[in-house]
Formats: sequence, structure tokens, C-alpha cells
Amino acid sequence: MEQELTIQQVAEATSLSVHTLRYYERCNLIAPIGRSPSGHRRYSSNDIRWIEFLTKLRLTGMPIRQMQQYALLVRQAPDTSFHERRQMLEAHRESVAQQIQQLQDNLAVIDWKIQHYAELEAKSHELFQSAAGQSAASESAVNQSAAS
Amino acid sequence: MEQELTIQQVAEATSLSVHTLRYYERCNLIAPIGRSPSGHRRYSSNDIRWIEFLTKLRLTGMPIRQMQQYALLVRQAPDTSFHERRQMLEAHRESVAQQIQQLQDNLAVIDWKIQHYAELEAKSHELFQSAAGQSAASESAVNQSAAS
DNA sequence: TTAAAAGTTAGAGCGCACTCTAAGTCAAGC
DNA sequence: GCTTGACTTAGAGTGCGCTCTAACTTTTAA
Repeated sequence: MEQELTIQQVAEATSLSVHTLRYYERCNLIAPIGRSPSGHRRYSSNDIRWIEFLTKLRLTGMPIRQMQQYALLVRQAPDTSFHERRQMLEAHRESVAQQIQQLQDNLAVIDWKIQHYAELEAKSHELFQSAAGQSAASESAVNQSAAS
Repeated sequence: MEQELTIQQVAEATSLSVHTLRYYERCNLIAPIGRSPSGHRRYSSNDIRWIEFLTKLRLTGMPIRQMQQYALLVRQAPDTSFHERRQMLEAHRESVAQQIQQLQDNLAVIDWKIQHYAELEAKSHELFQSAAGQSAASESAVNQSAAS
């Protein structure tokens, strides 16, 4: 069960760099990793699962600071901090949900703009077809309007 | 129609700081803004619409570099770069869609964990009720498992 | 008229999350 | 044994997107 992976192997498995793995350990996101007799890191499967969960938090934008706080709870009160940890995760979930909502809202405006460009593009083809060289009127202001 | 707002008013209207507004102009995201006789910036409603669109791009994570490229197209070829601009926005839309998907996937794992904690929390209450002081077995490894 | 508030610029500084370097030790294959 | 590559550390450097400072001018309200 204990496969005792090297840092390089873990880097490949988690898509983090060896630098980042050491960095995470240095700033206490990861508890001190076991060592071989010569002092090289040897990661257990538990370590890897923890790192994988950390990356879920990171990829949803949780700041290192908060992850440190969470990691501290896990390490210092593994069996008595479920409530606090859950609260942290719930707060984070809420902020991610908002983040997704905002992305979707802003994406809608961009979609609208794409549609608008498609129309202008079609129109400019028409103009080209009818060989009329008059310069287009829209979007010619220096800072063009998003509404144009 | 031309309300000619001051930088402060635009900052309030767009939720950007005056510093950021000058910064955006400095790095050519915004074309040089008109000035009052004394040299103070005076923003037109067109400027504001452009800034609002810029912030949509920013809030969906478009890097400044790309926004600069986009702004350049708008300024240097307002009537002939629809296709290029559309392509940029479509590529961006795709990357935002992926970003949202990734957020949702990772959020699912976090949700799962929240659920798990809720159960552990309930269980620890039970234990407390039955006055049994045996220390819990799960999550007691130094780097606890995400699967626990 | 004068004090405070708001504007200007060039350029320095900051916080975040890495990312890399230097100088050295350790491990595996020839 | 020796080379090559992977490992170690402390600490410096990087890129991004702001954010602030200093020194100065202009506007505004009392």
C-alpha cells in the first residue's frame, strides 16, 4: 500500500512542479513529508490524496492563506475541527458559486458582442459584394462603444 | 449626450480606481482620453462603455496582453478587423467555458467533502452523547486523506 | 485670498503564487 | 571508481495586475 513515491513521481502524478511541491511543504500546506535514510522525500498515498485535494482548493481560487488555515485545522485538530473545516469549505463554495455566476454573466456580454461582430462581418461582405467603398460608420470612434 | 466625466466619477461608475484607470490608459487598453483646457481627463460616454466592456474581459480572466491586442485592433482597424476580433472573443469564450467547467468539477469534490464532514460531525455528536472517549480513527494521519 | 481637494506625471512598490539558482549531497549505470 | 542525473536547502527572482508615492498644478468652496 505504501508506494513511497519520489518527488518527481508525485510531480507527474499531481501536475505540480517539484518546486511547487517543496514550496507547499515549506509554507505548511503539506505536513513534513517522510524521508528516505538519505534525506530524500518519500510520499505516501495519503500524502498524494491530500495534495490532490489541495489542488482542488487552489483550482477553485482559494488563496494560500486560507489553505494554510485549513491545513492547520486538519493537522492540529483532526478529530475535533470538522465543524470549522466544514464552515470554511461552505464559505468557499459560496464564493466559487458567485465566481461562476459572474463568469457566466460576463460571458453573456461577450457572446452578445461575438454575435454582433458576426453581423457586421456579414454586412461588410455585402458591401464588398456591392462594390461600394464608403467607410463603415459604426465603431469608428477612438474608443468604440460596447453597444455599437 | 457628452457628459464629460472626471476620472473620479468614472472610477465610481466603473468600480475601478483612478489609479487603475490611468494605468489602463498608460498601457494602451484605453486610447488617450480627451482633456480639459488644464489637462485634466474628461471621459465621454463612449469611453465609459469601452471601459465597461474591458472590465467584462478582465473579469472573465482575459490577460492584459490579450486585451491590448484586442484594443489595438479596435483602434487601428475599427472597420476591417471584425473577423479577427470575433476570433479572439471566441477563443476567449472557449477558455472561459473550460474554466467554468473546471470550477464546477472541483466544486463537486469540495461539496462531497462538505457532505462527508457533516456526517463526521453528526457521528462525533453521537460519540459525545454516548460518552465514549475513544479517539476517532479517520483523518488522523498527518496528511489526512481526501477519501477519508 | 487661501486652504483643501482633486488633478497631473514618472516611477517605485506590493502581494500573490510560484519558479529558479547556487552549492552541495546522493543514487544508478557503465 | 566515475559520471550523470535526481535530490537537498536557503534564498533570490519573476510575472502579473495593480497600487501607491512624490512633487507639482488646478479647481473649488469658504
